[in-house]
Amino acid sequence: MRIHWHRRDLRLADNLGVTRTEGTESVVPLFVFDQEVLDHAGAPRVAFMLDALQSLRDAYRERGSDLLIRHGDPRDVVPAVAEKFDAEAVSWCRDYSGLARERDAAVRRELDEIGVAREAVHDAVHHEPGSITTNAGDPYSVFTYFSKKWHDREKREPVDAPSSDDLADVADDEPVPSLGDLGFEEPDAVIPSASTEAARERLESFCEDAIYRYEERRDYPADECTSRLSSHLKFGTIGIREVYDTTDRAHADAPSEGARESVFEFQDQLAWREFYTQVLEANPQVVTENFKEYDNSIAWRDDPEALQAWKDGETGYPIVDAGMRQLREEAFMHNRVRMIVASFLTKDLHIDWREGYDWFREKLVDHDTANDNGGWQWAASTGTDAQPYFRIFNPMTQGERYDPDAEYIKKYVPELRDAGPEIIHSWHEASLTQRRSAAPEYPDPIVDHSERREEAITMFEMARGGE
DNA sequence: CTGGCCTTAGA
DNA sequence: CTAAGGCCA
Repeated sequence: MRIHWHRRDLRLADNLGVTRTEGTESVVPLFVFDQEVLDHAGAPRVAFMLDALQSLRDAYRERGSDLLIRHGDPRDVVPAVAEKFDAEAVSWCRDYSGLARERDAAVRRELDEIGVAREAVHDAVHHEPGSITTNAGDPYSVFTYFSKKWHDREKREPVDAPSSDDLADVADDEPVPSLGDLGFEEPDAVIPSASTEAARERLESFCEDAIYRYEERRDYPADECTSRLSSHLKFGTIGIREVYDTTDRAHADAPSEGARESVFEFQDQLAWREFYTQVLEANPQVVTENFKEYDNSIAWRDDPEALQAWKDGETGYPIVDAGMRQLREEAFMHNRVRMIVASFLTKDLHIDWREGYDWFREKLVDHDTANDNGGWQWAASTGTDAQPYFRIFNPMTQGERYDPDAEYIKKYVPELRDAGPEIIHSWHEASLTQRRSAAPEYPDPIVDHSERREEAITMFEMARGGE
């Protein structure tokens, strides 16, 4: 009898923690609601997780078993469940973020004390942190070189879901709690389905078609040709081996060399995910500290009004506002737009990236410490492989380039629906009269980009030790 | 030790 | 044209 403690691996198929190739012990699956984790979570993300949990429980029940649901501190609950079932071992899939590592180490100590074997299984990434290093043996802090080695490495094949023979005949009457039970209000955003079936449908349909346009069109938010698998990868409702394997088959079936390259480009995004996982594992302090050290501290502004306008999507920069409103409405934002709004917060509003990271953590279903922190620090020029501080996104140019017909902007900013793309993409230099006649309800720009850009460069030159 | 390459661009 | 810095050969 082995307890498998589910955390961010809410699936049965392609789960290296649940399915073991050796041994015939039966598995008792467990999930623990940990208040410390819930304290750091937002309602959209918890709503998705609860749906994933219900699906996971259904899958176990279909196989004549059940998912045990408990509430409390895992360092008490996990050993208690192990003792109750007289388990020989407890397994879980490794989570590489700092908070999880501290928690898991504490659980490990408790289990050692009562003499229960435990195994932390490498499952969430293809290549575990520390396994891809520079030729000098150090963790990479530049993506390009990491990526080359990541692609060259052999990838493991997916494993099957366990059969009912592998699962313990248990039943549990503790229900999956509601959002309200956990102290959250119902989110305004519509939350997508979190089942493994839903993840597979997304993956399959993405790999039939959009993946072949991915390289060319992924930066155009109106196209919606990204995979939208991020939330499923965050909660492990689909396995990373299954994702890679399916893209590899799309690679084999690609109709042209360009289509093959496009599949490779998508796989490169999977490599980014593993790059940031190993950055966080090697540098757990980046959650709160700049990765890149400047001589002096960066003089971020304390500007609550500007921060609120950014959160509300009321900055008067159309592409920024569209992104921030998509975040509220869908608990999701297109990746290109994430970079634009992050650049705007840090380089135009001069607000600390941590404020933006906190807002994303609260609002995004797919929030992942490693990826979000990596992305924010990249945009803020404080991270690994960071955007140089003097290379600052121009929000108008970005909008014009990646949303030329303002299709994405109009979808999320109804005040601009009757305005033409020309005035939308030159909103910052249009006259007051032009703005009022084109879109009377849409705000004027809250800052002057070219002014703020110069000030941002000065702010970073000071931080670098300039006069 | 050092030159060259490469960055999810902008002015 | 600008221009920082990790990594490699």
